[in-house]
Amino acid sequence: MNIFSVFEARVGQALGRLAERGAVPAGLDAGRAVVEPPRDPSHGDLATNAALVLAKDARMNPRALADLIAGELRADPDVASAEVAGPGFINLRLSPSVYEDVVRAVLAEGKAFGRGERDGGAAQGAVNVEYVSANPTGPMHVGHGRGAVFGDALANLLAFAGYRVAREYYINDAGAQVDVLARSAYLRYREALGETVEIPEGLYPGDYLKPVGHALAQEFGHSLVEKPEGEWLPLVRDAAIEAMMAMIRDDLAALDIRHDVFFSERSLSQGQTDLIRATIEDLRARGLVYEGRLDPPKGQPVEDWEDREQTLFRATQFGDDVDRPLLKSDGSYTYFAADIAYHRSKFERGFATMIDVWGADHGGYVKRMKAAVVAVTGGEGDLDVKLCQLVRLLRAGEPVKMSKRAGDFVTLREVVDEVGRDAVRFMMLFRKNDATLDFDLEKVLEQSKDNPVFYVQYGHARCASVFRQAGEALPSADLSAAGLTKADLSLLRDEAERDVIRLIAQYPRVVEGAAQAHEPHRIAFYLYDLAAAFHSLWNKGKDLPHLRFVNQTDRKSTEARLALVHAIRCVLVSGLATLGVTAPDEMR
RNA sequence: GCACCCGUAGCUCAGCUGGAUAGAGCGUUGCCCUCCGAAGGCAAAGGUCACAGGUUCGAAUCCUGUCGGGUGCGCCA
Repeated sequence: MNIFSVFEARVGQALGRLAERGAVPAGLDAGRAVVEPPRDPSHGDLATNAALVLAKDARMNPRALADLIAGELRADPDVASAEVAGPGFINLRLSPSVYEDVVRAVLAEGKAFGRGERDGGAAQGAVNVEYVSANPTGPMHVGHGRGAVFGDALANLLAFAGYRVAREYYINDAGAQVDVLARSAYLRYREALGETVEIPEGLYPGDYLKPVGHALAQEFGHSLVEKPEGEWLPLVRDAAIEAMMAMIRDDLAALDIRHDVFFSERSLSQGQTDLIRATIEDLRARGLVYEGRLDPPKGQPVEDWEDREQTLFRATQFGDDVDRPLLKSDGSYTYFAADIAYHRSKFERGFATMIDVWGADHGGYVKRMKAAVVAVTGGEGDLDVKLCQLVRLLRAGEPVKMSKRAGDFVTLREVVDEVGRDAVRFMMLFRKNDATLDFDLEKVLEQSKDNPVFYVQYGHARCASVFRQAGEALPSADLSAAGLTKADLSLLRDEAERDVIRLIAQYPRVVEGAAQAHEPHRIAFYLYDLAAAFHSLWNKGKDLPHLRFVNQTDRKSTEARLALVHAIRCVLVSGLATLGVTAPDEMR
């Protein structure tokens, strides 16, 4: 139940009736009007800008139109009052039964309250969310973690909002970097055989390759030592990539992140059909690929710039700044060429809507990728790229010092092990993706109001605590959702109680908006607000005994309040589940 | 030089895709509680939404320019 959608529909009906009577022109597009909570709660429960938005089309004064619509709405039994304010807003006050209906709807729907329903789904097409896609050359670091949590929560959110979602990881297992990985692993292999090795500049020095070296020694003995690089490299590379991906999967599992598809870059140009070549030829046939020259970049001079003719994609035709090369000077494909084929594959697998989650350092890549998606899907596909900004690790306000030694950085795993999954996930989402994030290892463990993770989880624990006490105080009562449905909810009359119900009623709309905007952080902020309202209500009961949730002398209002607490709990559980954060019953 | 992101209270940040008197936490100040229903509660002060133009009934939000911060800039991924 979404009261905003409900009343948007009623505004539309009101306009329809007015049009029938000839009071307003027929055919006004009521879909443009929005029903939302008023900025100032004293204005009422709901506000609509219908008259402001439609005045021009109706060729009417906004206030006059608002008066007409308000008149219609007053006839609605759910509307206690409808008043025109300001330039032409209509403020609605709802009759108390609507609040009761909201609470009852949550009791009936439980965790499903707020779930989106999209017209059967089939025609909708599915959404592909590609996230993490960290190179398989080492463990994940904290920056990767932000993209990973963001993508995972976004996928959860879209699924909850009613989209069909696929979670995908693009493995960059082609190109020079995995050869570098292979050479690094090969040295560790020789080290495992007893040699003393020095990892030269340019290779990966991290200790995490030592186990790979040992495994290779186990498997191959000394047999690779005598062979030329051309023979051992593919073997070592495949083993190393597999080991790195196992490690990355493990890091992700520690955050409860799982993907549906791991898509290998190498697979694009392997096997019978070379999808990259096919994509390039397809584009060439449509005049979007040509042989030409590029100007050197204007900024820092490129030392070894070689002016040569190369194979270029006409990205400028789709809004990019320059055309982009598809082949390197050695004739192999560029990363971009592979990425075009990859996104084409997504489209052909049925995903018209694609979301890529990248690190902010890839910002310069967005335009060309969007251009490519338009080109390769004939304008049918839509790509949204979400860039996650940097994470600054702090400890008690001081930046965590990163060692200068190459290969030694703070891994995601270290952070998760230190502060736990919930803190990492919540804090990564308690900020817009395009704002840099300060992550304080001490603050996220604080058990106080200043720590949003604690504050929200504590909200849930407090709900559970109320029910524990109620169970003791009223052993014979039926405190299940079904039992509480029978409570007399008209007893929830206090403004503080209404405030909470109003917030609960907003949840479905928040989910809808957050999903549409691809902004999971809105859920985190919403939960913070809801927890704050609940804590505030709890505190009121401290001073005013008649507002206490459990009151042995007043069983009826106790039941009504427990119904409310149950509803709060359902929404907290639902929102936290979307973020991938647990909802504990107690904070110990 | 160019592109993209950011600029909102002393600090850290929200602001629901253009709505009404711009919000929250921290910090500051002043009261209250020192209780047990679980880690305090209430209130106040604090703003030229970087700046200058423009679009319209209406702009923190959209457009242009300027300033300041960040990221990146053939054949790396």
